[in-house]
Amino acid sequence: MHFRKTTEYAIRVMVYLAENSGERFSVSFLNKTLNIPYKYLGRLMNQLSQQNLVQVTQGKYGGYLLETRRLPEIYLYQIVDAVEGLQDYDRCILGFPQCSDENPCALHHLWVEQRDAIKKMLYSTALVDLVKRNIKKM
Amino acid sequence: MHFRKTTEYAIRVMVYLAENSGERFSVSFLNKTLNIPYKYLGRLMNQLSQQNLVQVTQGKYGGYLLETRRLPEIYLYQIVDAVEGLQDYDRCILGFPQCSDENPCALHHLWVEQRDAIKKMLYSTALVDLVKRNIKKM
DNA sequence: TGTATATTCCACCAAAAGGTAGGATTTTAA
DNA sequence: TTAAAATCCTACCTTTTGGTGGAATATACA
Repeated sequence: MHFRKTTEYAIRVMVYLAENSGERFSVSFLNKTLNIPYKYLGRLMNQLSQQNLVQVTQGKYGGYLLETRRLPEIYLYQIVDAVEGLQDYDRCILGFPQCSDENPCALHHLWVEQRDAIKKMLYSTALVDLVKRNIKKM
Repeated sequence: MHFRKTTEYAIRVMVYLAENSGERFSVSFLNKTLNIPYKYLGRLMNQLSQQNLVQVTQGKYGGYLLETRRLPEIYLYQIVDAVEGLQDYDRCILGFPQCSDENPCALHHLWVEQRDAIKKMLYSTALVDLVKRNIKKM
């Protein structure tokens, strides 16, 4: 049971940008700070900006930026969706296509409970919630 | 967020054997019944028998068998452990090695809650629980 | 207008996971 | 003792995911 490495990277970057919202960062800075392979990260950031999750500017002194006003709009599920998709959250744990509440597999009820809890977390947590919590702590 | 396909196969087979405990099945029968690639399944069954999760007999009329008396002893976590390991259930969602209750990442509390719920399910559900539930339904 | 520092694009490479092939070995029973 | 039916073993192939290399393009500003 795990997220893809790429998803992990994406969340890592987004949380960092959220914690430092309004500031612009180059890929090479993020690569050093967050320990994500340079070239791979470049591609990932491009993906995120195309999904409109971050704002990019090209050229010298360019880089990626997350505007503070967007923090309440961006939910975790959007980040997951942008990189690995959300299919898994509606799938039978045993892979039976006909599995459903009416026609459940042996694990259905147990599994749906877990799956839906995660789903709920992803759909109800925005970046602003993560950052707030952090500030409270300081 | 997903289990590996192989883990899915493993649980599928084990649940089937649990529902038909005491009966012996050849790989080619299981392959047809459960829709898992023949050769791949053969290797997987071998793995499961070496982990002592099923009992095997070789030669003609041989095959794999799950003894009924073992149903209360075999927990889901053992199946997961046999194929993909249990590392993921102690890992930081952002991949920070220093992340812990004392030194939490921005997502730590939210994530640990989910992770531990799944863990608890895997560690508290034995095959007998799944089969019982099924019988009740009939 | 040229140079430095960015992103972007395209093609390729590497590792891991999933899957296949073929033959050796084991066992049963006629 | 031999044929059939099963697992076991080893090596290889394919697909997906993660990662690199290099050149093209964009931008700021001296």
